Amino acid sequence: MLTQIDPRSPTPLYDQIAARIRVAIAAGELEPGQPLPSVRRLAGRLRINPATVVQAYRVLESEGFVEMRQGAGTFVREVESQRRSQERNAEASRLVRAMLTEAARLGLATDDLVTAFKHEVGAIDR
Amino acid sequence: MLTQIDPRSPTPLYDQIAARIRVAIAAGELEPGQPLPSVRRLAGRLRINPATVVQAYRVLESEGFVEMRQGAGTFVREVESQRRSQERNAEASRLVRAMLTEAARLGLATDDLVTAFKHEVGAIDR
Amino acid sequence: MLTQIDPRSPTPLYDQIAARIRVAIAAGELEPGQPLPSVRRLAGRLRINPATVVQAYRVLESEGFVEMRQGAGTFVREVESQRRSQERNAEASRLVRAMLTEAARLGLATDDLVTAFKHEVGAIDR
Amino acid sequence: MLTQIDPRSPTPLYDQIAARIRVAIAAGELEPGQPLPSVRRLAGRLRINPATVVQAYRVLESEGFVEMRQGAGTFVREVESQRRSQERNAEASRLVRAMLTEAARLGLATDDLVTAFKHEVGAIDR
DNA sequence: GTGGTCTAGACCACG
DNA sequence: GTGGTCTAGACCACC
Repeated sequence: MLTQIDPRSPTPLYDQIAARIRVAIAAGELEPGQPLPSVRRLAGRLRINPATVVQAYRVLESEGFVEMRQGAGTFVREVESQRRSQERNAEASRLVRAMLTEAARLGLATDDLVTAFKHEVGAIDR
Repeated sequence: MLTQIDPRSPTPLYDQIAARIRVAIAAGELEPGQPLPSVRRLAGRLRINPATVVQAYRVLESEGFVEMRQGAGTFVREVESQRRSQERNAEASRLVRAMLTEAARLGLATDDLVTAFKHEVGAIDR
Repeated sequence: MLTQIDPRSPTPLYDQIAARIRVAIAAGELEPGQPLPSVRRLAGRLRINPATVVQAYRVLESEGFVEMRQGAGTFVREVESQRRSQERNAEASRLVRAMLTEAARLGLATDDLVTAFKHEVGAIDR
Repeated sequence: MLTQIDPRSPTPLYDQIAARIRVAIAAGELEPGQPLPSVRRLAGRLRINPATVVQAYRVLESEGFVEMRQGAGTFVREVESQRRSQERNAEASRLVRAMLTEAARLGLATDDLVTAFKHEVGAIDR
């Protein structure tokens, strides 16, 4: 956990870190009150600049996922109750539609996406 | 064809252009030997700077998709059919992965996406 | 090192820069992980436009020799030792072929070159 | 003969053609009075623009190697007696020295050049 | 007409 | 500070 980042990816390092932690919290992998690795420790493990980790943690803090306490560390906050499922579906649909539009612009067939989707979801999730 | 780019997208213009052409070649829409629009012409059509088109074409050339000839123009190169389908899959996967990342950022579960995907694709395609 | 370019040469500036660095990497002069001079710094030193250095670095990146990281710098990538020697040979062959072409243009026989080569190399090296 | 040109080479097409013919004449492959292929014929064979062949022939004409006669064709001219061997050697040495300088600038060892030279001359000439 | 190169200078995101 | 992108405009060589 928290050991895979790709410096060559177009997604910023701090974004990759934040995304990973966000998901971990959402999935209950990290529970409220639990401490995140210290900035220096995580930076050392990932062999990146500590400032980058700080940036990631700050993003998570501004989103309400974690709380940074001076001298103590960074801790997972109590997350608001899940968005209502209707809302979640709407959000998911928005994302899918955006992808379909982009694919159409590129001239990709829907079948190509279906294949890729199955492949990626299979590889990432179950 | 080749007329839709989005200047507000985080994807660089030259990348959008290159991606579109890559797919067109992979799909056989553009056949070997066929000329691409001239740098100035495409730049004019897209209302962007010629240098940006050059950058897109150069990327495609370094990837072996096209060949730029002094004073003659830019032409589609022979690409193995195997690589063509690979390229389509790669492009589709890129899109899906981008969506999954964004979803993770929003804290959406993969299941939400699967549901939305089925729903949207069902509405569009089958 | 990295300070000699000839603006009057028919070889583009970015190509001269890229070639020099390619050889340096192939020769092990520049080791994996080592940072290249920053774009602005090298541009300043060579008294050329930063964009030209960027172009050189981009070529090297697309060839897999270096890695450019946002906000961090440009770094030498791990290159298989086999490829390193290949690269040296390729670069040397390029030079020799250029000379042979020029010689043919002048109507010189290969024997004239062989003689001259032995003479000059003898004087310089062994 | 006269069937090998490389559109991707940095050397212009007309230069490749002219160089090839120059050598052929110098080597006595093409003798004085002998006709060159017609512009259209050669252009067809090489699958290039006739204007490019014309340009090549014109270069050769301005150098005194051939003579273009309206409606008749292009013919090999009587070539001046060979430059004195001393002069030839000087010219060859100049080329070799230029190459060595360039190689030094790139950081290539003389041995690399020796190897490449043997390889290229072997492949091209004997 | 075509692409190839280079400059000058702007603005942005990242570490 | 770093690289990334884009513009505007110049000049050149080639077809």
